[in-house]
Amino acid sequence: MDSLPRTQASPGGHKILSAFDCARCQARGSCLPACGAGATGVGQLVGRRLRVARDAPLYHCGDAVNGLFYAVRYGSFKTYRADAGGRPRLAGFQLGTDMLGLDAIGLHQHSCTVVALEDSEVCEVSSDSMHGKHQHNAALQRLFHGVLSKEIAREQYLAMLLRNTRADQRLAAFLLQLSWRYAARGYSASQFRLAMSRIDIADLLGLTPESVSRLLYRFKQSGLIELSGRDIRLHDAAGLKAVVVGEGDAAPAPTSTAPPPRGTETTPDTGQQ
Amino acid sequence: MDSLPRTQASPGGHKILSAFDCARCQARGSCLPACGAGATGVGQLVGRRLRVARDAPLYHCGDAVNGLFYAVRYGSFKTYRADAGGRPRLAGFQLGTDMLGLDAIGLHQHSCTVVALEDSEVCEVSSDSMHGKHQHNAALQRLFHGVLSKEIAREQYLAMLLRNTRADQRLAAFLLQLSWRYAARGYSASQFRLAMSRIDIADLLGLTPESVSRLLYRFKQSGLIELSGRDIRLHDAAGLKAVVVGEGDAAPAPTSTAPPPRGTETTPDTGQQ
DNA sequence: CGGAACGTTGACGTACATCAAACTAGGTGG
DNA sequence: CCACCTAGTTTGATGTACGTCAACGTTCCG
Repeated sequence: MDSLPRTQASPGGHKILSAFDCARCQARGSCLPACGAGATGVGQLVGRRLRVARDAPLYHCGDAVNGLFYAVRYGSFKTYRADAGGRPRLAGFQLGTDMLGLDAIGLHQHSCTVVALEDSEVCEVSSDSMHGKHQHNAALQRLFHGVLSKEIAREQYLAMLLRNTRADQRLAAFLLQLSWRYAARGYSASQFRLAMSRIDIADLLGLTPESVSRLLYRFKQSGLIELSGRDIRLHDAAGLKAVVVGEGDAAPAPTSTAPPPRGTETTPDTGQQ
Repeated sequence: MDSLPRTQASPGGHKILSAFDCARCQARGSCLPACGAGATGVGQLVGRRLRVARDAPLYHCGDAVNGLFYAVRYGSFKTYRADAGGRPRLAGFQLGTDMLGLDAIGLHQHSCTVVALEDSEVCEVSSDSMHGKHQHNAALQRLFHGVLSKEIAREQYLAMLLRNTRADQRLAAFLLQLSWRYAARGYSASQFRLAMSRIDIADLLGLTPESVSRLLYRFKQSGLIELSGRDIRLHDAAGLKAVVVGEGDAAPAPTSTAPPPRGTETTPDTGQQ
């Protein structure tokens, strides 16, 4: 890849914490061992915890995989991936309980670079053990397959979002999805602080920071959101959803008589952007 | 979803063929049981084969899943999925040995609609049996996890492709990928017949049929391809790759002195569009 | 043979990128 | 604590890739 922010200490330069039992983790309800850590024995899956400093990479594109993937314990990450021209582009954000490295399970080296957006911690999980010593745990297998499958659906959703949609639709969808994801983790759905820069958002959505800035301003003018810096408050989730669907405030003009709104429901919380 | 081509006989209206042993399938080398059907016991996985007529759906968005997914035995399919506005959009093409329904393994109902592009046949695989009676087959588990993981990587690649790229980059990447996929299946990499319409291509790439038509014409003028109707021949794969990377014939003008081409390699055959 | 999809070609408009410049905030060193 | 500096953010002016609309040609199938 071209010029990734290979800033801090290379892979392995994280603070390594002792082994850990998922049964005692506060995120156990919404993480991999969702169906009950004790019963499934997921607790034994987690090898180590790694602490990753802000802007430091968890792993790099090209690094060896070693049969591991990761669950975000707290903090947040961004994932870079080479685009058609070989230049690195943002491929997604990962919040607490999201998984990292699922796309590399069959491979020998990572195909993307993961960088912490803030001081964060991840749990190391052995994918080898999933078809190794844990292969007889049917509940765990089912759970794991579900996690992989959901990841596929997530990526499909993102690919969907990035196609024919206008810029305002993308941004509105992004904000709503963030809101859902925070809500699913027990935080406020209507008020949060963006962990990522406008540049990162623009990169993810296939836009320029200038466009993002202008669109946020327009949303603010329309009364859909309120924001100062990276603190954001969603005032009118329904209005944002209308933007996503394609109605909404297409023109900066006020509420014109819109054609009959379409009935179909918007996409479900298919997570991780 | 809105108005999918619910044309022919509803789900279940396919011709059902008898059970089948993968060991005797000619595609066994490149399908799920790639590591040797006998050894892994994949042969027992496949329940039935279904024959699906051209334009007929294999399953619909909303249909019950029943713990099954599918491997394309011959023919080809297209996958529709609801976009942000609830309207159906093309999400991908599947050729022989590709998998269908992997994204629904954890779910109770399908989130996309699959339609045959031509008379085709699929093999039914039980995902339940993967964490059921086959859970002790470590080689098979590993293989299955690899398939799921690769699917994630594929979707990530597609999402990547559809973002900041220009229309010509997308189309060139699409053609090259088709070429790779045909080659991987033992067909000619440089000459094939498109199973899908321009409309379908446009829909997949987030373009209009008009744009696709104009771009194909431009590629033809540049000597990159040769085409009549749906028959296409790739003359200059390197030239197409240059287009993908961002150099190539940006202007319809002939070979102008281009700035030094970038060194990085293009994306690997990460398959299924 | 007729009709309906599909495909091509042209003229035109617009959403968003690009370029450029000013403003703001966070971090660092004096 | 303030000066400074860089990275991030905002705002404006301008250009262009690609969508839209419209008309015509072509293929395919009943």
